[in-house]
Formats: sequence, structure tokens, C-alpha cells
Amino acid sequence: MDNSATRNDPLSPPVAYDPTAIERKWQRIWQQRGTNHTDLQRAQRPFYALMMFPYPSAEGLHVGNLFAFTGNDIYGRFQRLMGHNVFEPLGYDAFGIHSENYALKVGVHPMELIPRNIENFQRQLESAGLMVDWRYRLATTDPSYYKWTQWLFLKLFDQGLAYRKKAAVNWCPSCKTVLANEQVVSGGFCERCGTEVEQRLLEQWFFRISDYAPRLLDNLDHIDWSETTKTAQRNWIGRSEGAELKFETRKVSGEACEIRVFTTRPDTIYGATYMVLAPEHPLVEPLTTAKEKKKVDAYRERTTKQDLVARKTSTDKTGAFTGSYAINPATGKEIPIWISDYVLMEYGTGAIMAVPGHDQRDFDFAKEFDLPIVRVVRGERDDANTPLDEAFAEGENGTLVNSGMFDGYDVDAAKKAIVEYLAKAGSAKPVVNYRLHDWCISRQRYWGPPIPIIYCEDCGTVPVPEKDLPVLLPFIEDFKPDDSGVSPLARHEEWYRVACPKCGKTGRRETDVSDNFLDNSWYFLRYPSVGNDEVPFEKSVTKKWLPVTSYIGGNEHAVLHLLYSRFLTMVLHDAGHLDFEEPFTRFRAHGHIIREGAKMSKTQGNIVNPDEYIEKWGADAFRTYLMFLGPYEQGGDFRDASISGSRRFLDRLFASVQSMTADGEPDHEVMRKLHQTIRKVSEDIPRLSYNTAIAAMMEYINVVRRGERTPHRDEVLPLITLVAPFAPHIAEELWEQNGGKGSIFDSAWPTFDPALAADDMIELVVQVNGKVRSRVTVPRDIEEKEALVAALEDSAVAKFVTGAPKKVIFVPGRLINVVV
RNA sequence: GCGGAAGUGGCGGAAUUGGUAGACGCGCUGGACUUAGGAUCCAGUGGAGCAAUCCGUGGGGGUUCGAGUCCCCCCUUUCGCACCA
Repeated sequence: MDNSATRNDPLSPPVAYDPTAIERKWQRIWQQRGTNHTDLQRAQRPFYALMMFPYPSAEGLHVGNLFAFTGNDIYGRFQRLMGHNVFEPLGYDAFGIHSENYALKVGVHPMELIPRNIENFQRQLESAGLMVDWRYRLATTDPSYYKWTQWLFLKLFDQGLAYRKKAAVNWCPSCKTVLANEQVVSGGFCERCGTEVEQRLLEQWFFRISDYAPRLLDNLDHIDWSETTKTAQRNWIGRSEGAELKFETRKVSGEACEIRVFTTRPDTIYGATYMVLAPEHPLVEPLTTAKEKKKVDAYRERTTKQDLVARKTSTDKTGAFTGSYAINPATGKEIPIWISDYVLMEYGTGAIMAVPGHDQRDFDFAKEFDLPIVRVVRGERDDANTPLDEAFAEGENGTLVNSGMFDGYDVDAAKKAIVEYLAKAGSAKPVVNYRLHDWCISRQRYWGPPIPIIYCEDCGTVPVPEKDLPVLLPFIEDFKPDDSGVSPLARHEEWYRVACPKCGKTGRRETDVSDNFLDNSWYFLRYPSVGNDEVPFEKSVTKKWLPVTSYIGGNEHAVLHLLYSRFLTMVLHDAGHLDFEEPFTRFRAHGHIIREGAKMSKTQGNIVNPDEYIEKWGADAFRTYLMFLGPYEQGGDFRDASISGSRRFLDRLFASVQSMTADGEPDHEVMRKLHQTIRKVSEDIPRLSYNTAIAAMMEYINVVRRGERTPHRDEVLPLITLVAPFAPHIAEELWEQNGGKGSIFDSAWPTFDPALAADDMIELVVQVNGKVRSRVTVPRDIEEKEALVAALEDSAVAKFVTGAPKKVIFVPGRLINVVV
């Protein structure tokens, strides 16, 4: 469709911008010519532009997906125009509870439903005009993919990083499966369905991510990530420095033993007036005296039954006395040992020394059970004699009192001195503790990769040999989970009965599947090697393309996907499979879009369906609008009424190209503005400041068309390239109309001439006493003396200046401020 | 409670290092062209005032020739985490 003939014919009506036809045309051409294909082998300047892949829900592509992908696509297209070989793959995160729950709801088997959803997604994504090389598309549900997910599990198992243990785990009674800590949100609700989570004691598979806590934390200082994401990871890893102290117990019943506690405040040990163990602490049993047994057992019974939410939201203190006492190693005094659910088994050692004078929780507990409260730190203006009505907790810059030989020490010095002193007796050592727990990866569900383990009566836990991978997920009709604590696969003996790979005796497969977050914690390694069934990631192509150059995604994955990916990359690095240990060199978190000031939700019926908008406005206008509605890293407010602005911009661009002339010379001032625009857009795209880049281009087109002038070719053509990352179809069309060869994306990004972009004459702001009084037009490089003369000549300024100025402040090129 | 982000016209949002507050877009007002236009184009658009001018970036102080921007104290919204010793 060559418009050049009609364009020059004054009798035919102007050709209008028809996005539907143009977009269809170019999507077809891209496919035919392989425009979006990247030659992974021969690429000279590899640039891996990764976006977080979607799970293919039945509802179809969400506008949030498109917002995320478009932002990445613009960055990728820009980098290609800058001369990089950009690889922009996309795939489907199709395993997991979300997909499975939906399948259950609509009564369609996921093996049927998922391919259907993927097909729909594929259609939607292709209509959005993304520069994706679909030859490297993957789906985590594909056996050729999850074979390697299982391989990954085996690697961790080999290294002793995957282990099985009976533990109190988070159980979602609605999803009927365990959840990782990261999937329990708002203090005790299932991330997926919002149901209150229960605690259950079950045998589960874990990955030792906590071993990597120090490295996961330290490396954050060296990677180029959004600060918000790094902060979230730092908080989640939760490093705290302190000491582990040992308390001997007095023999009450049975043998004496010692209780280890973790504290960040060893300086307050003289104020430790009692101890508390978590109800499930193993020492509770031996320490409980016959007299107290009934009460203790009742309390333990109560706390295990209690759901997490009640336990975590209430700050009321409950507990029971064990009947035993421990010796405070500093004071030598006997202190009672209690149990309470405010002490968590999962953190530290599951036991604390309680210092009610300086910890609010201990204070509340002491008040409840009438335990002694001793002040051992005083503040600067504080005599430490007045009784406390709350714990004196912010005592970090306090001084020790009632602490024997340490009286008068400041808190920091005391922390060190007391640990050193107690260490001599072997009852203290400095310790660093992390909040990060091991990652529970087994799920009692159907829709995931089976964990490749076989249990044998003689050989025990046996990994499935690599050559037998993948362990295929069988098709079963009754995939609905139940409350039994085991996967639906456990109902299928024909599947789980297998020969032990070691001895050949009949064994039993592990029937749990792995967490969905394991599927997606390594997919970026797979893309460049898609199609290779011999290895998970081929060596040379991995070396060339990884780590990922640029990753853009949602911050909701800050402590899930993004942390797990880093962990697994480190593990693979340590095992010699990768030569880097951080997967994503650069990560930027994008914002989220709301609609008309409200959250988008199905129940509110305000979901934006991309199909309708693309059909009505065109993908280019839709993309441009999504990027224009707010700063990309902050998200923004989607308003239907505003899309017309983006469409008008493209209309005007299209019209300008149709009406432009090659005759004569371009206007000097317009060309100056053009170079300023090139500079602005070139600076804004790398900062992901897409909204201001678009604003600059809009401003420019207004200048080009001002007063219905006929624009010159030289004024307009470079703008087509500037627009190309945002609106690729119209850019290709206009490029072709003007004799461009091949794809515009194989051409070069325009450069700007700094000399031309600089204005000769500027508007110098004139202030009197800091208030703007006037503006004078002066040469850009005017000196202070001349500027002052020009300023004082201005009548609006002269009015305010009587006599000689006291002081003059001159900012070259900007303003002059006369102080009188 | 802890941690993060943010409070700017009617609305979405601009504003390198402190230096013209409100770019750009939506909406609105007026006009042009039109049989008509929800199309297109032009002009205007923070508030008050005829005007000179004054007031304006959540509130209150401060630093400075000059503060949306820096400092102190509050208030609000929002998102994470949450009895982490």
C-alpha cells in the first residue's frame, strides 16, 4: 500500500490514518520477514531484554500485563535502534494453583484448558505489537521444560540443599496445600485465595535458601536494581546482629540442661528476670514439672489449634509456667521458665531471655503474670527510679545501671563487653541471625511438576536418575485436592508404584509436586536454549546472553520470584553450571495502573480488556497512552477519556507526513526544537521516563504544525524514528512510505547536534528580592554586567529598584536576581 | 509498631544540581470551517482583581538573595512486613 501517488494528487482526499489496516499489515510482514528474530549465535552486541512472563489465565491478557510488556518492549526496541542485538523472549508460566483452581471452577481439565488459554494469550500478545522472538517461546507445563525443573531439584538434592522434614507449615484449607512463608500475606492469609492459613505439622520438602542469606544480602549492594526492590529483599532477609547466650537450668525434674537464646540486646542481661520458650520447643517436655504438667499441656494444646491470624494479630499475652528455673549467667539468680506463643519456634533458637524493663512484649507479659521488672539501662535525663508504665526500649544511647561491674557502660560498649565476659565462661558467642526461612517447595496439588524422588523401603529416599527425566505428570480425571495432606496423585497407585532405581524393589514415587515459584525461578536461563533437549541451558549461548541485561517487572515479586531466582542462580554457579551468580544485571520495578482512581477488579467490573481498546484506538495509540498516563515506575490512572489525546498525536504525525514537502529549506527554529526533542527522548527512554518522552514529542509536533504550516521533510522524518519504540506499526508504515528500506528498527536512532540544540537567545528571568518581576530576551552567553543593564532597563523591573542594588545574583543562562 | 512510596489546577501528571510552578494530555470556554459535527483547526484556561498587583505545590516553623525541591515538627493517603527477641 503505497500512498505516494495519491498523496501528491490534489484531487484525491487526504489519506487518513487507519491503524487497523496498518497494524495488521505490519504484524504480517514482521512475521514473514522474521523482523523480530534475533540471531543468538551471531549477535555482536547482545542485549537481553526480559519481561516477567504471564500465567495464561482464562480471562485473557490483563491490561497490567500489557503495561508491563509495553514498557519493556519500548526499552528493547530503543536498544535495537541504538545498535544492539536485542533478544526479547516471552513464554507462559502455566503451572500452579491459579490455573488449577480456575480449571476446577469451570470443570475443564487443565491439560485441556491451558493450551486453549495460551492460544488466546498468543493472539492478544501478537496484536499488541511486541518485538518478541516467538521462536523461543516456552511454557513451564511443557515436559521439555519441566524436565529441567526436575533436574534442578536433583541438583539441589545432590548438594544437600533439598531436604525433607516434618515441620509446622502453612496450610491453606481452601487451596488444600501448604504454602511458602512468602505466600502467606497480611499476617496469615493465603496469597492466592485470601483464606486464613492454618498451621499443620507435615512432612515437606525444603530448599536451604537460608544458607545463602548472607550472600543474598551482600550482593544487593552490587546490582543495579530499583532501590524499592532491594529494600524489600533486605527487610525480608532480615539480618540482625546479636549474641547467643546459654542459660543453665536448675534441676527440678530429671536432668539439668541448657537453654540457648538469641538476643540483640546482651547488654540487658542483668535485667533478664525470666525466660520464655516457644510452646513447641523440644525442652518444654523435660522442663515441665509434674505439678505444672496439666496447665502446660493445656496451653500447648490451645496454641497448636489456634490459627495463625488470631495468634499474630493479638498482642494479649498468654502463657504457662513450666515449674522449672534457669540461672541467669550474669546475676547468678534463679529465674522462672515460662512458655508463651509470643515466642516463635521458627526464629532464633525458639527461646528468649525476657527483659521486661526494656522490651515491650516482655513488659506486657510480666505485667500479665506479675513477674519482676528490673531497670538496667537509663536514659540521659532519667533517674531510673521511677516505675515504668512501658518498657524503656529506645535505650540505645543509654547507660547501664543495676548491672554489676558493667554499671556506667554505654549500651554499645556493654553489648561487646558482656558478650566477651560471658564467652570466657562459654556461655555466650556473637551470632548473626536472619529472618529468612528455608523455602518450602512441596505442594499437595496436581498441577505442577512431580518431585523426582522415589521412596524405597531398603534404599530410603532415592533421586530419580537424570536419564529417566522427565517424570511425567499423568493425566488423571480426579485432580481435585482434598484435605488429606497429600496430593491427588497419591490416589493413583498405578502411577506412584515404581521400581526403585537402585535395587529394583517396588518403591513409591513422591506424590507432591513442586511449587510454581520453582518453575519460574529459572525460565530466563532456558529461553536462549529453547529447542535444545540435551541440556537445560547450552553453554556458549548462555555465556553470550546471560546474565539478563535488563529485567522489568512488578515489585510484588520482590521477595518471591526475584529472591528465589537469585538463590538458584547462586546454587547453579556454585555447582559449576553458570559462571555468574546474579541473574539480572539491571532490574526496574514498574508501577501499577488503577482505573479512574480505583483498583481494577472483576467484582467492580472495571477491568480494561485490551482487545476492545486496541480495536477502537489501535495498538499504537493504546501503547502510547499506557506509557503516557503516568511515570512508568509509579504506574498511573487509566482514564478512557484521555486515550483520544494519544490517538490525536498519531493522527497529527500521520497527517504531517502526508502533507510535508521536500522543497526549500527546513525552518531553523523548528530544527532547533527537533534537536532538543531528540536529546530529550534519548535521555528519557533509558530512565524509563516514557511519559515525558511522549510529552516532548507531542510538543514537537505542535511546533511542526503550528499555524497550519506545511512541514518540511527534514523536520518530520527523524520524529518517525523517535516514535517507533512507542508506536512501531505506524512508524514502519511511514518509514516505508518515505522510501525506507527494510524495517525501521534496523535503521539508526537519530543523533542530535548539541550546538544546534542550544538556543542563541534566551529568556533571562529577572527577579527583584527573589520575586520574578520580568523576563528579558538576551544572548545565551551574556555576562553579568550586560545582563544587569538589560534587566534594569526593563520598566517592570525599574519600578522595584530604587537606588543602587545591594547585591546581584547571576545564574548564567537562567536568571538574574537584584537584591535591594 | 517497623519499613517503603506519595500529597502540586476540574482531572492524569511536568519541573537535572535549590533558580520562570503547572510542560504535555484530558476536560472546559470562545472562535473558524461547516447543512451538521461528538471531526479538524485557532485562541484562552491555578485563584482573586478593571488594573497595578496579591495569593498559591497537605499544615506549621526554619535555612537562603531565592524553597514544590534542603532541615525540624505535624497531618493524610497508600503499599509491603508484622509478637523476628
